[in-house]
Amino acid sequence: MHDPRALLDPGTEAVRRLARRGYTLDVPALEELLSSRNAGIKTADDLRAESKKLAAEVGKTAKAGGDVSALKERARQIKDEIKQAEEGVEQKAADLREWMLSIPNLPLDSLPDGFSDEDATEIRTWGTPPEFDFTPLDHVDLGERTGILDFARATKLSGPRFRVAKGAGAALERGLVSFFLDTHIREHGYTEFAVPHLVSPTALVGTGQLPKFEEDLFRTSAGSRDLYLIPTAEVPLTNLHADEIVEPGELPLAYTAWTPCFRSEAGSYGRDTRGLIRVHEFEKVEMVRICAPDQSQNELEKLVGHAEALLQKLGLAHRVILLAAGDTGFGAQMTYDVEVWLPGQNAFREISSCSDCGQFQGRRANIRTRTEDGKREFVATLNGSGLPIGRTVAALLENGQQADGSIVIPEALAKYTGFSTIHADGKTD
RNA sequence: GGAGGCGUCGCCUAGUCCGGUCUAUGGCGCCCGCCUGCUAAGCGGGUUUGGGGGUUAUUCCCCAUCGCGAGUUCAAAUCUCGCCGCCUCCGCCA
Repeated sequence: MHDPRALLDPGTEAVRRLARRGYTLDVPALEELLSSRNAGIKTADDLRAESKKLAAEVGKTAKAGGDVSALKERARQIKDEIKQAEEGVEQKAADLREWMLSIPNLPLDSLPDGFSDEDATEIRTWGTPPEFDFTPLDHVDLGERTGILDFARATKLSGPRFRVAKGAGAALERGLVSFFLDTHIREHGYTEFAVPHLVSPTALVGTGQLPKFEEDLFRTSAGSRDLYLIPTAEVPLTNLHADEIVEPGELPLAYTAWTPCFRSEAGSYGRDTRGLIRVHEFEKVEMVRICAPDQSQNELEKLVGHAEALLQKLGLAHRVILLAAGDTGFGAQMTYDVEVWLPGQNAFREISSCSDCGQFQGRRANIRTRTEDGKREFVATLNGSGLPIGRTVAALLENGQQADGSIVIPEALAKYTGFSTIHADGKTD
């Protein structure tokens, strides 16, 4: 969310910057709304001041035995006027808030122009895609042939876009979770959390999924409660400090959590319908960093480095791209995507998205810290996948496949799975 | 789900029965100053948060805020109703 005054400050260049992501800011309308709201506040405040004076006068006069009926009559009139003024202010304040909540974050000027992933800038690549002297299969064929993935039965249970993993497939998922968490905790300095997977609408407003993107979420209701399944652990992790002031000495905070993620995938009919790439429910280890606003760019570099480190330990070729201004997510001011090489698709595919949200979420969730001179300011927040389990399984299967139908598991992970080869029949050793 | 208790400006706390003198008491902590070889103690002052207005050098004025919301009243921390959270006990449950 933005501070309306900051948006109207010419120095912010909000109109130009929002235009880069296709958002047109109506400055005159915003000026009008803000100033009429403020005028309403002044009117109501002044009336209340008068009302308080009258009440005190009534008390005094009554004590002295005077006649208070005229004073009371005037006080009742003011009360009506206050009510009227307040109703106007409330309406305008609600309109203003709704508007502010719907405006995306300002992209940084360092981002490339454009609106699609084709406009992204490639930052660096790591590793070499494996060469095969046979036609590599994709992870769906590999998983079904070895019997470690079962999409047909997942559909029987829950419909399309779910997965069942069996035997080595399930063990692979569990091993990856431990491997990712251990690396972040022991080598990257993160604190592990276990968090609720159902959260309140308020939490989702805090991180920006609501009110605009409700159709992407799974909503639950039980009794009078209204809870949503989390689309990412970013939501509970970031909101841990909602309505708090985090002392500067505690920053930066580095949090990680392993959770399921639930996404309705509305509007993606026909895209990645096969396999693990786009499903309604997947496991993910998420990283969240919270820092002073002037540190967010440094922190973003660390964050993306932590995601890359996992792929490097697994020996998976990947590249880092800087998303174009118009392709960057609603809450982010800058996003690096890490893309892993998928031989089955003969392409790099997104496996991690690392975003610097600046103070955008901090303001929405009311997470603050203090400046050197003790003033309160909103923190900056960052989040990145580190990493999603399903997409990593897909990458491991496709990159590790051998001519004999077996799959070789990287050494770093074998310590966690207890096997280093999945044979064509699904057995391991 | 049922019964009871509690919720006050960082922490603790007075005030709530009986509405106006609450501009919310006191202590602790913290900040500034005085005193002082130094430190402590002592003394004096300050210390909720959010918003609006005027000035823009500072500063000043106003409004809201006693868990949240509604109501009664000229006037609510105080009375009424609803809700939320926490604690204790009971029921149910993995």
